[in-house]
Amino acid sequence: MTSDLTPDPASALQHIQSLPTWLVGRVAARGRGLVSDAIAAEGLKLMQHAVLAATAEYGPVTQADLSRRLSVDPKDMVGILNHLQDEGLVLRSPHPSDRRKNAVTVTPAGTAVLTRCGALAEAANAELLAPLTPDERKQLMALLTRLHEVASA
Amino acid sequence: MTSDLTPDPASALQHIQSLPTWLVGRVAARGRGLVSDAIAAEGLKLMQHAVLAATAEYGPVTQADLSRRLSVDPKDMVGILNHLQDEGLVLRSPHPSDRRKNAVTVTPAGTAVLTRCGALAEAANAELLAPLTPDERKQLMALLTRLHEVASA
DNA sequence: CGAACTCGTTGGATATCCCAACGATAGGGC
DNA sequence: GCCCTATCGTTGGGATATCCAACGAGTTCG
Repeated sequence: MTSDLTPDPASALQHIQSLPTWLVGRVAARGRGLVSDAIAAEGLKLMQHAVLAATAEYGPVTQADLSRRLSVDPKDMVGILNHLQDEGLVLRSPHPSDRRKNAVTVTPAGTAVLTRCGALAEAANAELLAPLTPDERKQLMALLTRLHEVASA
Repeated sequence: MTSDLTPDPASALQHIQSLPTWLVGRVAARGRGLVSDAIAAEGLKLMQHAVLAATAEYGPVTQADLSRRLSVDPKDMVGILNHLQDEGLVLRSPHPSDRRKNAVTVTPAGTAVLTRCGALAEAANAELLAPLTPDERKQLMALLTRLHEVASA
């Protein structure tokens, strides 16, 4: 067993690869790829899907809200919504009480796409967690949720 | 409780944000930021640090080996090694038995930087896992390790 | 020897992130 | 009422990360 107090440069990679940040990064990359491939069947990118889903859940939403909730740059949100609107999946309407804002809503076509994507995304997630038992999946989700909540508090 | 069999588009975001891929992605993003900020004090980017560490551990390595081990595109590896070599942290020598390959080694300066970065990276990882008890950290690492091993098998 | 492969390298495409500005609008304090 | 600050959507520019395709040089194997 090597010393933990004075890092040994010769085993630095083993260090890194056993580090939580590295592991979670690799797992996240794989999950990203799985979901990305899955919903590509519906012609959507990852963030486009997330934005569409967020719009569906929160009814009429402003773009700034979407940006904050999904941690997406407002600049990029413009492009994402432009694409979704061009595809006829969402609609930008003037906000009734605040003329600065846009009220983004989902179209029936968007809902349909989202329904199909939901199944695909869940399949991808199931594939990611395939090596774990149902109990272990709950544990993992609980742990990740706590890390995420603290970070976004 | 909503149905899990027929995805409900109206709660799709809650869906997404409670999905493993999303969760692990957010946690990974935070961890990435923490480590990135930490080792920025030594003037290294994330992947530069990883490559430096891998080079230190595996002695003389070829670039293709580094790319495979760290899941980095060979194209990006060129740039990373160029930077590290310009900084005098690694050395590219001709491979003795295969003239296509480069034998990459760490310089004493690289070892010194790596030693300091190791401590910084560990501090960043500790911060990421701060909300968890030591037992929970072990659980998380064990679960992530299994997901990662299966993926790279 | 020739075919298939690997290696390092270059080029290009795309996505994400960050910073800064702008006109239009809203809200609070005077 | 009027100003001051802040927010919203949008545009612009740039830095960075990731991925795919190709190429010449070199290796390996039939």
